[in-house]
Amino acid sequence: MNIGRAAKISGVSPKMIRYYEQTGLIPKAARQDSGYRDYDDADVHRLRFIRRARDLGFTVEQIGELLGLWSDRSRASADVKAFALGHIDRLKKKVAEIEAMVRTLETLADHCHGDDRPDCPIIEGLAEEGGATPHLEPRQPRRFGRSGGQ
Amino acid sequence: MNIGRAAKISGVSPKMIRYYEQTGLIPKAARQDSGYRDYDDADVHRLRFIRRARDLGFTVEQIGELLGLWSDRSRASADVKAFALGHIDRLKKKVAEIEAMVRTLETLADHCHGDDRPDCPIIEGLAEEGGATPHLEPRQPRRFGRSGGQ
DNA sequence: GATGGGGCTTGCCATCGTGGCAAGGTCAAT
DNA sequence: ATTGACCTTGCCACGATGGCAAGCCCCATC
Repeated sequence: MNIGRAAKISGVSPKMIRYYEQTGLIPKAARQDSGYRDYDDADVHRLRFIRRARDLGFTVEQIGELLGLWSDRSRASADVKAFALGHIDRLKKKVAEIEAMVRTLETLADHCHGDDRPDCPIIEGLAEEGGATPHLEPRQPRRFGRSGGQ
Repeated sequence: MNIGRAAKISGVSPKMIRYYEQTGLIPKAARQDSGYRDYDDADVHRLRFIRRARDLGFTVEQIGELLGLWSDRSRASADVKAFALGHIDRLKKKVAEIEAMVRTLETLADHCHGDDRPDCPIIEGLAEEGGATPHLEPRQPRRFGRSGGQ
């Protein structure tokens, strides 16, 4: 089967299929007489695996490890679970980071009257001389630990 | 003041300062006789503004707009607020996406016994023939709006 | 059989924000 | 004067993806 067909039914674009091949994530595809790449159901199956892993936020490198775990009939389910749990942790950390941004922005926005006058605590919050960002109270007196950017 | 000093007190690396100059986010720096870039307090102030905006997840392009809003003495605070609110929306959307991934992964992980045997619902969830990913029940029968992952 | 259109091939460029390295000039202290 | 830290420019890299171009292949329709 052609790459376009494999792409359509796996949900991975032809461009990405070639990229995955090039970077060694998947083995070099078989070739038809024409030189076209040739895929069978097993290839498509693997591509769909990759697609779903991408949708869950795994990097291509991590997917390489997942593919290893997938094909390793002797590995323990605990190994897979540990890998998944680690990824969940990373995702949650990212969520926490973004939520901290949201809280800061909401605090700033709450203090901005949003009318046609120019003075604006949002811009001032970004421009001010002080430390991290806001020394304004959050909308609810809920305290949050702005620990450290990077 | 040299770029290194400006970098240290603004929190923006020399590399990034040059990049911002190159892409037009900030004007071309003045030069000392030596050819070294020369920064004054106003430049550093602007850099710190940029740094804080980056920390809040704005893209460089958006920061360009923010700088415009900052220096535009006649714009309405409502304009700034609308901009901030739009950004908050984008951030929240991203949070929702990641949280959907986390939920899926947690569901999968909950069904994995995590012992030394090889069979593992996590890998199977990625590998299976079916649709999006899990047709397993989430840990608690808490319903969540799986709106759009793509 | 020829022609056209769509799919395939490779290769290169761009994104976005950041880091690294290299070859050379500058500055300040010893 | 030498040394070491800093600065300059320019290029390459990442990660994952998209786009474009030149050229070949395949199939259907005339």
